[in-house]
Amino acid sequence: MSEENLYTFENPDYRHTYWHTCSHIMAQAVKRLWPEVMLAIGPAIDNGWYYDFDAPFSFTPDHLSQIEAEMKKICKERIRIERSEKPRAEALAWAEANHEPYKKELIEDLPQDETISFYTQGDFTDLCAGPHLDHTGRVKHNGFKLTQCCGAYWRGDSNRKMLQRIYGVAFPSKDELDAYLKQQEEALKRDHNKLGRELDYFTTVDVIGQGLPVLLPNGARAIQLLQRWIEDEEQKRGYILTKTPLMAKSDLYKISGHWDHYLDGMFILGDPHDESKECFALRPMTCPFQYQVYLSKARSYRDLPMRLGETSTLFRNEDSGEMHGLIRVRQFTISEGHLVLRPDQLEEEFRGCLDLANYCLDTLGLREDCTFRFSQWDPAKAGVKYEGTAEQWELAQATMKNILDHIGIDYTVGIDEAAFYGPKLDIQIKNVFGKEDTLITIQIDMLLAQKFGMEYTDSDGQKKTPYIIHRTSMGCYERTLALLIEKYAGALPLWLMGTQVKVMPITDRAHEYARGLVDQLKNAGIRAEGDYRSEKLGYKIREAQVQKIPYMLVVGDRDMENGTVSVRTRKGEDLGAMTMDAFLSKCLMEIAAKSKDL
RNA sequence: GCUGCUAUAGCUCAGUCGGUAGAGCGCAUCCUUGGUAAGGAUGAGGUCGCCAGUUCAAAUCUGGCUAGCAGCUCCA
Repeated sequence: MSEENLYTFENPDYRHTYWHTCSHIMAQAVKRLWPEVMLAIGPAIDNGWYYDFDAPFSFTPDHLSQIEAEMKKICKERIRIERSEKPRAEALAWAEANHEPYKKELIEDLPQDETISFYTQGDFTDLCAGPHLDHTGRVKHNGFKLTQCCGAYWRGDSNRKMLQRIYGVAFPSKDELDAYLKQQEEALKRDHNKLGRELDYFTTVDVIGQGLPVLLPNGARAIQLLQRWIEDEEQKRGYILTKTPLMAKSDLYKISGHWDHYLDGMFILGDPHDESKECFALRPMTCPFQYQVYLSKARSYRDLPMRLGETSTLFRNEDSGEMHGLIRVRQFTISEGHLVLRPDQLEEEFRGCLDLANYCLDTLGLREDCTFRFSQWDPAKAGVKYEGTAEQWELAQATMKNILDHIGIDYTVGIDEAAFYGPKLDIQIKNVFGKEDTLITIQIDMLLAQKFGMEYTDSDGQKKTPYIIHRTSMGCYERTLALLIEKYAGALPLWLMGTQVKVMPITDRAHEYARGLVDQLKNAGIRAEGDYRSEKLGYKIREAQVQKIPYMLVVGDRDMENGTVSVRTRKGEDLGAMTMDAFLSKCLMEIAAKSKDL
């Protein structure tokens, strides 16, 4: 960072400080307008800031406008911002005197020897570690916007009070703010939940229920193609195909531990508390089902690694507020797999899983949008959220860390993000709202094999317990489709499109010729349709364009005479007239290559 | 599950003070046969998400439910 960039948004620290000061200005504005509102916390975040308030009324867009207006005043007042420190007792007295119970709790939770700092700007003082800008005039009065308000639990704990959070964003100039807002607006146009419905990928129906999307022809086709592709790829990579039941008696889940950990999240058929009757549950995961394939015979060290793959539909009774388009649903299908291994095979097989995941991401064009998260347990929740001993966890995590370091990938560590049976490497991706989800996961499990009595006879004749890798290759089909729709703004790569080619006769005279072309395309395995309506060419083109149809074949008198098709792409390129053979081979080549160009 | 917002034609939306509904697009029919992003005319289509309540009268007000959206919490 050069000297002259120190106090610009180029510098992440400065940006952060700027936004943090914005949060104080916002809090000051709120306190001026409604002194009875109590303050919780107000940090800077990746793209702006928020502040949590406890107000006796609900904030509306009108309130936000009022707050913005007051903030502008505060900026123009150019109030000095000053840091001070108070001893613990005095700090608590301050919180008490100012009726700020949330601040009081924060102070109480600070270590006894911690310095307690405050920042004051005119009539407003806040408990805060800082740092801040030197005066409120540093914040451009027309460079910020309060973007939304919503509920948020105090301290992120769903058992505690829900406060009101106001989000804001700010830039050093109005132009930069406008550019940012414009960019946000553009991103939202890619929202798969809107676009996916408009472009007939999926829909939802009241009477079917929440989190149960109906895949329409375009969505169903894309998922079918992804599935065929992955199943074939896994076969090449030595996976054994399995097909296991979608439900089981409670007994199975009791062995695995899922019954104890996730009963509320399962769809139960029967009374789970009546021991005298059989009780079934739809499967929320594949693990214990696929293990039965391994258990169907005695296994030798020679059988390992055993790579089990299955296109697996799962059912999870998510809380009602959790569903989101195709990204978070109650029934979904994943490219599931379990690898049963000897310990000495762990690293190589883990690498193989990662290689397959990367291959999927590269092919789909999503790799550049993904980040890696090494999801670890939280020792404080041992025995509650996590099974196994500290030693087992340390070993599993050290092993995974070793492998990751050998591979040399960049990752962040997520504490308390592990599965109950082991650590994960999660491949994360953000949707258009900036919300991050797991697309692909690779997990090391040193616990479940033992629970299910899985073993193999080693070369020394001893019975041993294998390790297991749980993994997905391209993840959940619905979720991947959602991210593809967002990535490509609905214009999926040619090979995944429900309709790849639209043939458009210009006049009735060309209908027969067009039908012949459609047949020819279909016979070659291309998904083609003809548009025989008596509409003008421009109209047909517009409609195909809106539907993101990759290729439009325009045929009229000229083409009939010359035996050609006039090719237009959805990018708006006019490729001119060519023979059907030329178009066919071009198209087939692009499909076979899974080209992302169109 | 929590907070807030929302639900009117296939889609996007309008509907004032409570007096039983409108537009554009789409769809159908007809005219038009037009060479790369919307040709014209006519017509059909709605128990105003569902169930209660208030009222002489409810799309409109109240409550409950269902579904959708954003965020929080959760995510094997």
